[in-house]
Amino acid sequence: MPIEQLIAYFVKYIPLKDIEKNELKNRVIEKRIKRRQFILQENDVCKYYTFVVSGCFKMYGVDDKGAEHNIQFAAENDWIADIGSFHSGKASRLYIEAIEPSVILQIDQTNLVYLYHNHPKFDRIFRVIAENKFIELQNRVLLNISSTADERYQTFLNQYPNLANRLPDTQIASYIGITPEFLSKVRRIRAKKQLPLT
Amino acid sequence: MPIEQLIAYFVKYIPLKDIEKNELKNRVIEKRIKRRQFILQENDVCKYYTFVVSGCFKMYGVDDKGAEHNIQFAAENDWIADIGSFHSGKASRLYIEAIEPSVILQIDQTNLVYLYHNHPKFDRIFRVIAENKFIELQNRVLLNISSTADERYQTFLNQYPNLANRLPDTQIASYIGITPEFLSKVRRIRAKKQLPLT
DNA sequence: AACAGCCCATAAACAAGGTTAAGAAATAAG
DNA sequence: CTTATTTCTTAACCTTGTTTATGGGCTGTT
Repeated sequence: MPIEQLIAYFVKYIPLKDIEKNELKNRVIEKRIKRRQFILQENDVCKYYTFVVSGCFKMYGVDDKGAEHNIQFAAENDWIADIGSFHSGKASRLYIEAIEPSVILQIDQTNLVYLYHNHPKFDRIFRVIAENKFIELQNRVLLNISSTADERYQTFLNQYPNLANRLPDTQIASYIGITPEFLSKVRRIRAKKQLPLT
Repeated sequence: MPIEQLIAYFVKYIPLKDIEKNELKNRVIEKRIKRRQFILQENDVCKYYTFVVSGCFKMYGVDDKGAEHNIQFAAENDWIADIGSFHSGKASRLYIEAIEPSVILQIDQTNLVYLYHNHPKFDRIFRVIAENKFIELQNRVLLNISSTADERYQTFLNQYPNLANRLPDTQIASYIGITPEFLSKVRRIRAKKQLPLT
């Protein structure tokens, strides 16, 4: 059951009482999403916090030339949302698209605020989640400003081996901020160095 | 009074009761920091959340070649900490150094946890702070992976005009992930384009 | 079986950004 | 006020990454 998975996820942070579990159950909706289906498109408001039960999503922005730039992936037991749009109610500049057929749980503003006000434990849980995500992003920024494409690629492979297997290299290239062509070059150069031709 | 400034800051998020204000007062310590003084050094544990009352700090990592890479600046009414180290109790890989003579307020683990447990409102406030910082970082990541040094520099000037005036360009270069020499070139090229020689 | 649509690889020309070194201009410190 | 120390700039040369174009392989449809 998807909802059990979400509860198990929360309980890793803090134990929940039955009433809190029930409140959660009643305020979350389940959806099945096909590959390539969008759960957020540019100029729409991001109305949900989305918890990925199974499958995989990417969130990205599109530049003036039409190129996509992956800000985040989210697979099982991860959250995805344009939090800025979600809280401000303003139009998003981002897309969230399924890379695989997926099952998700979503909660909207009203219901999340209800949980915050009636069960402060959720303030705590989402504070910890936000802090952890912040730390992750901060490490990524440091990596972006201090290292080469090759280092960023290797770090991605080590840090998210699970994602690296499922994603085409072109998606990873977008995530680490280079073109797919250059990633191909990076891989070739590294292969040559370590296996200098038999 | 520094503490009044911190309270005013919190109240912008959510009103505080007198008891919450007093609890805060009793659990925060005030310090004066000289220019170039460190409040965190590599291999130390980050013991405090630091609120900047006046002055300015930078947080940065140092690479194998000894080059500094600025992850964050923090001026008046901003927070700075290596949250990862703060929560895990593990050694930090980062430095936090005063760029200007500063006045700060600090709260340690024990006291912050006390506030969280006895006054859940602080969970909420710090959740919102963490979410806002997350949004900011996410925009920065998108900028880093999708735009040129020139665009990143212009964005910095527009987004933080206050900081841009106080900081030497060399610090800004480090923040946007380029060398000071290249920033100088970027500025020159832009100047020529807009004033193509009198 | 055949077709379209990615995905991956390659290469050459080009642009963006880094390195080194050296001097000028601006700030901080004595 | 004067000396140190940063900071900013320039320029030549090198490395990293992009663009454009081409071709081959894999997957999913009909």
